[in-house]
Amino acid sequence: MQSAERRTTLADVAAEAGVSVALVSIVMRGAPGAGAATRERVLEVARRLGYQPDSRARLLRSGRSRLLGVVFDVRHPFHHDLLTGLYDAAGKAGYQLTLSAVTPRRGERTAIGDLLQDRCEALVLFGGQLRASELASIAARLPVVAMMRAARRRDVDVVHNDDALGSHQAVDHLVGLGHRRIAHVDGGQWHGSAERRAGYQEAMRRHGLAEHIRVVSGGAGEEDGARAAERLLVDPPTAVTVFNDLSATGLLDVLRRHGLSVPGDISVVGYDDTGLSRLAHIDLTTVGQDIDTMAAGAIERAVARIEGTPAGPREMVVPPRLMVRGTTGAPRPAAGASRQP
Amino acid sequence: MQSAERRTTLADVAAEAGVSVALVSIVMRGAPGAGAATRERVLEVARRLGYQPDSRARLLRSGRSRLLGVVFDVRHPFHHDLLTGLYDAAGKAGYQLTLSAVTPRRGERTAIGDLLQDRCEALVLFGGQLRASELASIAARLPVVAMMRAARRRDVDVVHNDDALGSHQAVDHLVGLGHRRIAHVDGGQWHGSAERRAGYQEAMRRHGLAEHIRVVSGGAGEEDGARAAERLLVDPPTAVTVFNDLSATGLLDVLRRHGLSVPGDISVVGYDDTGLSRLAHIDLTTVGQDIDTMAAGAIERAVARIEGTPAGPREMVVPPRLMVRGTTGAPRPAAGASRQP
DNA sequence: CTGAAAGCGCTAACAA
DNA sequence: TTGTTAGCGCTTTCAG
Repeated sequence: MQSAERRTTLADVAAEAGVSVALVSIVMRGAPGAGAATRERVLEVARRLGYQPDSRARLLRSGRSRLLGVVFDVRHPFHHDLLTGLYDAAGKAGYQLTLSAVTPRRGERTAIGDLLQDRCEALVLFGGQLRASELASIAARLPVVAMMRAARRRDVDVVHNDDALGSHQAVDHLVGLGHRRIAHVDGGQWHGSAERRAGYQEAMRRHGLAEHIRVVSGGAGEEDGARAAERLLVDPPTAVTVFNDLSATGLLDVLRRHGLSVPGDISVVGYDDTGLSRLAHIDLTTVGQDIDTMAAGAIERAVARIEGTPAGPREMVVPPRLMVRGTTGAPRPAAGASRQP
Repeated sequence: MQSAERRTTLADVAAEAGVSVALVSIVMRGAPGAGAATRERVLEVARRLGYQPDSRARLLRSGRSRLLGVVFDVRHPFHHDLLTGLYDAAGKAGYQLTLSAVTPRRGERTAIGDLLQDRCEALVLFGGQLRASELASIAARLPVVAMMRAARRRDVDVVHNDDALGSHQAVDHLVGLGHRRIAHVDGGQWHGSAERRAGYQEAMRRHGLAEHIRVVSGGAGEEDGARAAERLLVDPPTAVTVFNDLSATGLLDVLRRHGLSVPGDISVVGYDDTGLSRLAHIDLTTVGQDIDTMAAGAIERAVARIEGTPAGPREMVVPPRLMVRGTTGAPRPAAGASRQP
């Protein structure tokens, strides 16, 4: 199989079928304007010759690419689920996706550069660390939708989870179970951390538990949760809400190693509903982001900008949903204490 | 920002810089044949106008795309690591990657179809369920490299882990620790399961432990490992090698719930060295696949086929490497025996 | 060193 | 219903 074999083109099919290339083009893309018999014959020839349309030539000519560029990070557990939803939504809207990955050795800038060269009509960015000014200069050239990113700018659409609401749900659940001394392990500098922390504090105040507010600094990793647990152990609360699932598993581990039972002695709530939280022996109660809605929202925003239709609000906030599993339960009746609200 | 703003093209840059498009083309791709001064000026203008080359037009004209299509599955934990290595290797070989994802609602055929339209020069397929005949018909049109797939065919290059060797490493490690009664939980119908099982059996025989061979049927999921553990508990061996990490965690969980200590009472070895196995509270000894070597190998095979260079062997088998962590240790001296540690 | 001209494979007007 | 004619933005001879 030498590469000498030129690929079959429209012209080849046209010649073989004895018609013009224009007609074959019409038939190939199912456009109206071709006789049933001819159509049939052309299709047959195309199949026989193994004709494959050349998307580049096609897009080049038709001016538009109907391509949506997506930048995702191979390391992020979330991004893959998001891709699933994005493909669905894009397909429905009549757009195609082209993917560009960020890896430990391939930066966001490179990933975006590739997409720009592919003449995408809009960009969907997951997470990412780009400076606001860079984002702005890209957004000046084509619509950009940022998902799960802090960018609260006027030149970029933002689709993200309602982090504050998620924390509310977690706290409400714990309070409903009877907890009062509820701590929070935050996510440090990570996107969403500030919102989740604030949400926790607000919910605590709303329940009249301001005096029990206790924030321990953490991070996004397992070790961050473990470290936070050590600090919590000095005076354990009856429940903890944690920035994310991974950190929560680190915390769980340390808690158990120190002989605390979960949820007997202490309840734990994670965030994100990752596969990890669903593992039987972790079985973590967690706040799940509505990934499909977020994906659909992102595509809808992108398409709206491309087609210049509505230009609705720049920000789309999607409500999360609490997934109650095995790490939360009623607190043990406090020894000796009898404060009943 | 209306879409009326046409993108800047080579011609725009040429006009602005007062030179011909051909010259700009030369400068833009760093080809020889332009004066230093002109080059400088053209580059400056291009930057000022925000010129971005159009990869489609470029590739269309130059005949070749230098594009490698990659089909991966968003659900597979492995595939993302593989992508990292693939980007590196492809870049070094002067090729670009275009990604096409398989999702729960987007099949492999669709994913491949997109890539074919993009005029990739070769395909790299991760896993996948395509029938051999389909694979063959695709391979008839362009070089195909299959990774981690059973395809042992003459029309497709195959790059995969040496599963048998991995099992050998696991068993050797355990025997070295003093284990004799070593069981194996297999992966059912999954790719690699048969090889890993056979490798286990062979290694056991090699160590003169044929009488202790014990295979329990399992699968790739956590619940498969859990189920296997239940069966193993009837008469626990001192060590188990498991098809993959996920299954191993399910097994670990059940073992511990039944009061067995790991590695005190029983040692466990997983397979794949996924992120899961590295979590502090799982800390699973496991057989790691050499992902970077596999990725580099896949690209090297693909490029060789494209450029018609060597046409070496169709199959590339990469040795794995045992990652010793906390779930393996010396067996407890058998009751009645008198070996004191 | 630079420019003019000829397409790559396809689509979109228009004409027949 | 079908064919003709222009290009899309770029690279690539080939002259100057």
